Amino acid sequence: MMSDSRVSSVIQEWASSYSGQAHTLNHNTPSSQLAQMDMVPYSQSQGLVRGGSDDMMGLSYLPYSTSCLNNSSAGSTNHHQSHANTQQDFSSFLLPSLRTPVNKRSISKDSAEYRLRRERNNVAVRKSRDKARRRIMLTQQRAMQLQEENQKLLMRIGQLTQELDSLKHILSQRHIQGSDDGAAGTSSI
Amino acid sequence: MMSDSRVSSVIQEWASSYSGQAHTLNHNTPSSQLAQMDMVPYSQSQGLVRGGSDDMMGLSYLPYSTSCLNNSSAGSTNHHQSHANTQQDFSSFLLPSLRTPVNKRSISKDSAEYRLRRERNNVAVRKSRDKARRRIMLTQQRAMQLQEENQKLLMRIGQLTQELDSLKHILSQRHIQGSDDGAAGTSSI
DNA sequence: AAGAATTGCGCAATAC
DNA sequence: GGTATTGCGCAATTCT
Repeated sequence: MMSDSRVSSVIQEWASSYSGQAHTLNHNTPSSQLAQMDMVPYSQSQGLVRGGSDDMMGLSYLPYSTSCLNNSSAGSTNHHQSHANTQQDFSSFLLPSLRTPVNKRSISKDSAEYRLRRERNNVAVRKSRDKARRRIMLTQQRAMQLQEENQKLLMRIGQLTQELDSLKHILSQRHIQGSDDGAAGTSSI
Repeated sequence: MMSDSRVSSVIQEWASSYSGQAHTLNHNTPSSQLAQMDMVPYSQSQGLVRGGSDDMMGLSYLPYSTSCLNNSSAGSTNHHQSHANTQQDFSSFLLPSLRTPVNKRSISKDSAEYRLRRERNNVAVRKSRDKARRRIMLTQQRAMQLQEENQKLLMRIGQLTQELDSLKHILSQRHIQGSDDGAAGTSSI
């Protein structure tokens, strides 16, 4: 039904998408069974380093105001400073450490250097997300092809088993013919 | 090495993550081989409806100002209206149709109804992304388990083939013993 | 130390 | 009307 060359080609492309830059395996990989060629890029490193407060179950999309200090404190919320948000800015007195917005040389919005960095990061973000999209699609295709291959292998196993049974049966017959010299070997008694 | 119950359980979970809401198959699915249980949720519907100008190759992360009317026209760029971006706002005279920002009852930022809608959408976004994360991880696990299963099946095929060869050899020996009555049956000429 | 990559989040457009 | 999906920009963090 399908040429094997295309299958192996896509699988190779999938593999290369994971070991491509050789910097995906030493990320975190805290999972025990995802250590060989998968990288778990999503919610694992985040869950341990960053937010990670209520992301362990299906509770991460709660209104987010119920979890803990959410808006504009530790997270990267309200970066539209002139948006007249209904929530105030607690970043000036919550968590005295890890503070950056007020100091840090007053990052000087609308400076050329800031815009340059922003634009560079935007390009990097697009690139990274494109890569992630490609990787996801390759993984999906790989899973489908592996399933097809599994089906074929199972059918092959069925064939071989049947053939083996036939030969075993024939051999047992011959064994009866060959060893029993005309006597009543198996049926009587 | 691994109990089969866990494998099938994760595979079932994976399958349910795709057919969960039964609204994933009629998205677009323009690919021919991804029609059975995959959904291709990423870059396909977007590529046809939205930007989709240079996303067909590895060119989608170019500075994005080189493609075509990009900033603040058709895409959803600069929504920080008071950010002093270096790019101007062409949305008032480009593409006269599909226009919304200037009219549409002047959406009235900082209104309670706007904030309500925004917060609801934020919840939906978090939920959707969480779902996507789960689906991606399940697909990865599924691929790995399918590969393990493939290895086992291949080994089983090797066993069966070897066994079959043995039996065939034995049978050929017996055939020579049984049918050839001392004559030169097969080897000469 | 500095740039690139990754990632959570919010916004807006759009799909459903 | 509402939720769901998704590209994009921002900021924080991590990686190189």
